[in-house]
Parts: sequence; structure tokens; C-alpha cells
Amino acid sequence: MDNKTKNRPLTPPPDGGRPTLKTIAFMTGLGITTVSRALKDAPDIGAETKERVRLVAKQIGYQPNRAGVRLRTGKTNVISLVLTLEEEIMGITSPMVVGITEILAGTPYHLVVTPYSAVKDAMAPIRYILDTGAADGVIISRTEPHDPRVALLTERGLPFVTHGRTEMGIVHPYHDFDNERFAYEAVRKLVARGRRKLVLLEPPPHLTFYSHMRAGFERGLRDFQADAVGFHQTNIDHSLVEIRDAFEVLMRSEDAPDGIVSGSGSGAIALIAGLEMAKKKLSEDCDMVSKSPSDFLRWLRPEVMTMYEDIRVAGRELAKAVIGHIDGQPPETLQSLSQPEFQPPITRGLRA
Amino acid sequence: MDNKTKNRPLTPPPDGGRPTLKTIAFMTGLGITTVSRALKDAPDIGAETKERVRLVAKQIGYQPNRAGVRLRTGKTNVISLVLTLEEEIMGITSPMVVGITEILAGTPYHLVVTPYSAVKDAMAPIRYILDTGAADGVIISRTEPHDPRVALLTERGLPFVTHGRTEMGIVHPYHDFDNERFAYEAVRKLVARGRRKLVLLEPPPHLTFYSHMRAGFERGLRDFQADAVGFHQTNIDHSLVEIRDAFEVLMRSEDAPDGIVSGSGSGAIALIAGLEMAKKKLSEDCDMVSKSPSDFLRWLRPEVMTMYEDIRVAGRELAKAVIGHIDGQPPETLQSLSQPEFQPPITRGLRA
DNA sequence: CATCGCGACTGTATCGTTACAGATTTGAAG
DNA sequence: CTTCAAATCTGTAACGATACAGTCGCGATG
Repeated sequence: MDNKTKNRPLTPPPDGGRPTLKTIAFMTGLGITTVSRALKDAPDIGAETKERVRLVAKQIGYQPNRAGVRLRTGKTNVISLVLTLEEEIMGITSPMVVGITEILAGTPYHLVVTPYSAVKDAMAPIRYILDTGAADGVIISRTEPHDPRVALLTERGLPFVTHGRTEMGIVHPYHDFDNERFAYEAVRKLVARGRRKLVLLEPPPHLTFYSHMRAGFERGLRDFQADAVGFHQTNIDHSLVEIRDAFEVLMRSEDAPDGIVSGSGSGAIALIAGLEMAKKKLSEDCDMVSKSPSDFLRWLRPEVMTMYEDIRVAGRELAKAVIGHIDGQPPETLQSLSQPEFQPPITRGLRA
Repeated sequence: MDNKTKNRPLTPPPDGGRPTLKTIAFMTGLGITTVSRALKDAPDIGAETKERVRLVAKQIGYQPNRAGVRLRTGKTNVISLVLTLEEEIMGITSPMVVGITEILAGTPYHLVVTPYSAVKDAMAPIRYILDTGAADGVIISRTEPHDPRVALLTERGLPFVTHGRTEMGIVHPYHDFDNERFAYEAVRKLVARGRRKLVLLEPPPHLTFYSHMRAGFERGLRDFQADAVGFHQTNIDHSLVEIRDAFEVLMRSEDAPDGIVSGSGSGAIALIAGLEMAKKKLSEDCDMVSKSPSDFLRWLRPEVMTMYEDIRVAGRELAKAVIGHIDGQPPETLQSLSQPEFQPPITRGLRA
């Protein structure tokens, strides 16, 4: 027996560590290459051999070394979630991460959170990922109509998905909440309640869903014959105190609205505070419809009509879409829009 | 010039890809090994050489290939945040992730989120990380007094930090919120308001901070001479509806408390709902102190006195502690306890 | 003048995996 | 009795980095 056959490890691998291809090769008496190809179900390996290899691999709990694979193939098995550190008060990230990991759990992918701080640095993490090949796919949010991140990722061919749409003529995977419809239905609801002077707490103008929400709001005004009260001093990215103070001023003016559409759950809190500081009462002087990513409004302010934006589901959709993109599915099949629906009130207890 | 010197790449590396040690070696005319050691500031490399290498490396934006390092050295540069998928309603994860990444941003570490689903599977992600060497350090939460994860990680020598303490005689890094003091101060506050029949919405009994919070509560009762009303039907892990219904029953009974200590912000919501369903009024019939990881209670129910648990800071502390542990600092220097403080009310606007 | 030590640098092997180009066997075709 | 193709299996090199064991030149030492 010549010991030139380096590929066939006659030395038992220095056990104690985790099993590698070499371990399996030793146990089956096969070459490392054969084992590798057998586990990949390559066509040039005998059926029985594959079976044997699979069995042994399973028995000893073989799991490919990620560093080895990554070094050789460039495949990282990483999905990168790119986030801004300037967090929304109610922490939209939480359910998002949960949703994503729910999907990734059934795959070899890991979720890496990649943050950026200043708004102007939004490109930094993207460049980092591209330059270092840190991930196989990227999830980005706070999408803008002409988003340079989308342009760059597309140009470099790195799979990604956006939370929110763009308007740059690039067909790419996305998941979005139908903010146009949200605002439209909100107006319908308020008008049905007899409200006619409506105000919108809008998203920051540079984000894509700003125009969606505005469009829905204005279409609603036209269709249901209501009037808009201007309120562009603040948006949902401002601090709650700023929103509150600006809204108090508005509510004290003669232009005071009688119906509110709030583009965010935490913004709604500030609006309520401003309204109450102006000595107005919710439900009486004013009705409100708010988007809400969680339950607290329904519990604490049941007068507010809420449409639930399920961020956890969004996370799931986003994860499925990036993976689809990585797997080469056409982008146009990886787009989804979640439809807003009014939430029922919290069920009252059944006891006497 | 002999071309045996494989280590000195005379062929310009097939550029187009990212720079590697080989690229720098080619540019400086040095060997790959020398470049590697120069960048590590090894003592056997000349000062001027180091300078040159560093300069070139910086110029071309060299960043070590993580897969290469990881394969060779086993160092992953990954911190794993182990989370349960069964999320608390208010999403504590969000600020936590933000806090952690704030610290990791200044280091070579990446944050990987590793979830587990069923409570019984809490060990699964730990075993996975240990078996596959997936991380250099681990952050775990929902700590129990005798936590098998802590035992296993300690035994295997993988650096970690817990959010919460244990009681197993193992000295390990942790960060915790002082729940004992929280409950104690809460009782003090309620008694100062003339409340004497107090109830505690407690954590689930298997978690360590259950006994902390209970201890503080009971010490407060003794020191300030108040009485406890039993309420063990539900805890902060139960659904809001369950908490509400159980609390309604209690509030309708002749045992109805006049002071509430709520161990969680979202639990507080349910308690308020239950109380109101029992036709009682906050502030009048009953006062409440609640722990709160966010601002919404202060905005929507300013009557509730809150102590803020800054999860973002917790994330920062946890990240610092794992890294310290990885760097070999003694565990006893990596323990921290954050002190609760009552939050001031939201500042009222300044305008007329 | 050999030898030693030291400073500065370098080649080789290796981590685990896979692409690629063989190698070996078997049986059928000529 | 070649020759060839198909079916299986295998060795080598490479991905990028580092541990280790050198090598080389040079001034000091005996």
C-alpha cells in the first residue's frame, strides 16, 4: 500500500475535534473528493457509495466547515440585515429579526446585523459588504425612490431585497406595506364617521412610501370629499416631543382638523398628547386612524382605529425574497405587497 | 532570479478582486509571510518595513479575508446573540441589537442572531455554536438560577455573557437590571402614596430575576409596612389577555389591591385594562409602578410611575463584557448591574 | 579565521473544501 | 485481442491566512 495516496487518509484524523470530510473518508475508506461529491449528490458517484457516505455523515453529525466552503467557493451563507442605529421608538427591528430568522432557520443561512449610524452613511455598510464579500444577500429598509444602494447592489449583482419600493426602473425583489391603500382606507373610515377636515402625519419626504401614503390620502380626499389640513412641519421621523408641540399648535388654530391619519404608531402617541394639551378630546373633537406595528394603541387607546402592519410577516417575506433572489428566481416573482386591514378591538373578557 | 520563490509573487495577482496579502507582497516586493507579520506588528520585522507595509495596505484598502483567518486560526470574529423566537410583545430585542452593534462597530466582530423556538430547545443553539465553532462569544438572556447553558459554555470554555444572573457558584460575566431594588423602590413609592395592599406582576418563576424581584418586593413590604395581595395566576410571560382577565377577577374580589408593581411594560397595559374592566380607576382606586423599556406608558398613561430599563445600554454592556471575556479579562470584572430610577414625566410643551 | 548570535526576512505546510484533470475498472464493440 | 467509452473513483492545486522552521548577511567573539 503506497502512502502516496494523501487524499485517502490512512491516519485517523486527530480526533477530538469535529468531523470533516477527512473523517468520513477515513471511515468509509474513500477519497476525500469522493466523499465531497457524494454528499453533493454528484452524478459520477455510485448510488450505493452515496448511501454509505450519507449514512456515516449523518451518524457522526458531519457539518461542512463554513470557513472552508467560504474560502473555496466564496459562498458565505450569510444574509445581512442592514439597519440604521437611529431607532424608531417602538423598535420595529425586533419582530423583523424574528420573522427573518424564522425563515432562515430552515436554511444554511445565518443572519448578520450590519448597522450604520449617520443617515449619510447609508452606503457604507453596502460598500463594506460588496468589498469584503461579507454576505450572499442583503436586506435593506428605509427605501428611497432613487436609492443609490439599490443601484449599486444591482450593478454589482449582489442579491438583495428592499423593505419598500423604488422608482428607478429597476426590477428588484421587495416587500412593502400598501401605504397608499392604508391612507385611502383611513380617509374612508374618517369620512364615514363624519370627519371632513383631515390631517396626515406623514413619513419623511425622501422615503418612497411618503408619496404612496400621500397619494392614498389625496385620492381618499377626492373620492370621499374631504379636505386636507396642512401639517408638514413634522413627520414620523421627528421626536415625539416635536410632533406633539407642532400638533398642539395646529389643534389650537382655527384650522384644527377633526380627523387624523397617523403614519406611525409612536407618532400617534405624540399626536394624542398634542391634542389633549390643546384641550381637545379624542373621539369627540377628533377621530384618528393609525398604522400600528404593535398592540399597545389598541389596548391603551381603543378609540384609535388601527391598521396593523405585521413586521414579523414582513421579515418572513423579505427573507424568502432574498433567498429566492440568491437562488436565481426572477426578481418580478419576488415582490409582495401586504394589504392593510383594520384591526378588531381587543376582545372583552368573557367573565361576568 | 529563481522562480522557486513561490512565496514572493512575481506574477501580479489577477487583479480585479479584492487585495490579499499576496497583493501587498507583490507591491512591496516582500514575502507573503513578512507582510502578514508586519501587519501584526511582530517583533522580528524591521520598523521601516512595517511602515511601508502598513502604508500600502491602507492605500489599497486591504482587509483580511475572514474565511482565511477563520479557517487557519479558528477565530470567527463573530458574536452570537441567542434569542427566543417567542417574542415579548414590546420587542425588547430591538434596542438590544442596537446597543450591541454600537459596541461591535468599533471592533472586527460581527453580530449573528441565533434563534431557538421552543423553550425546551434553549440548549440547541448553544450546542450548535459549540459544535461548529460558529462564534467567539455568546450573549444569552432569560437566565435561570441553574442555567444549563452557563454550565455547558463554562465547561467548554467558550466566552459568553448573560443578561441576568445565575446562582450556581460559577463566576461569569453578566449584565443585569437591579430588579430587587426596582421592586423595593416601587413599594416605597406606593406606600408613600398611601397604598398598603400591594400586588406584584412577577416574572415567570424559573427565571433568576423572579426571585430578585420578589425579594425586593417583600423587603419593601416589611420595611414600609404594607401587605401583599397574592397574584400568581399569571406572570409577565403570559398573554396580555390572560393577565387582564386574571387581574379583573382580582380587582373585583374583596382582596382588590390598591397598589400595583408591574414587572413589565406590556404587562402594565394588561393590568390597566383589567382594572378598568373592573370599573376601577388608576390613580384613584389604585396606583401603579411599572418597569418600562420604552416610552409609551409615560406618554399614554402618565399616571403610571415608571422605572426605565434601558435595554440599549444593556446591549452595550453585554457586548463589552463578551469582548472582555474573549480578551481574557477576569469574569468578576465583567459584571454590571444597572440601577433603576424613576423617570420624570414627559416635559409639557413650552408654548402658550 | 571559524563560529556564534542576532536581526530581518522567507518557504512550506496546513486549516476544510471544491474544481479540474486524471486514473482505474469493466464490458462491449470492432 | 485490441480499442474505446462509460462508470466510478481519486490526486493535486487552490482559496487566504498563519505557525513554524528555516535562511541569509553581518558584526562581534574566542
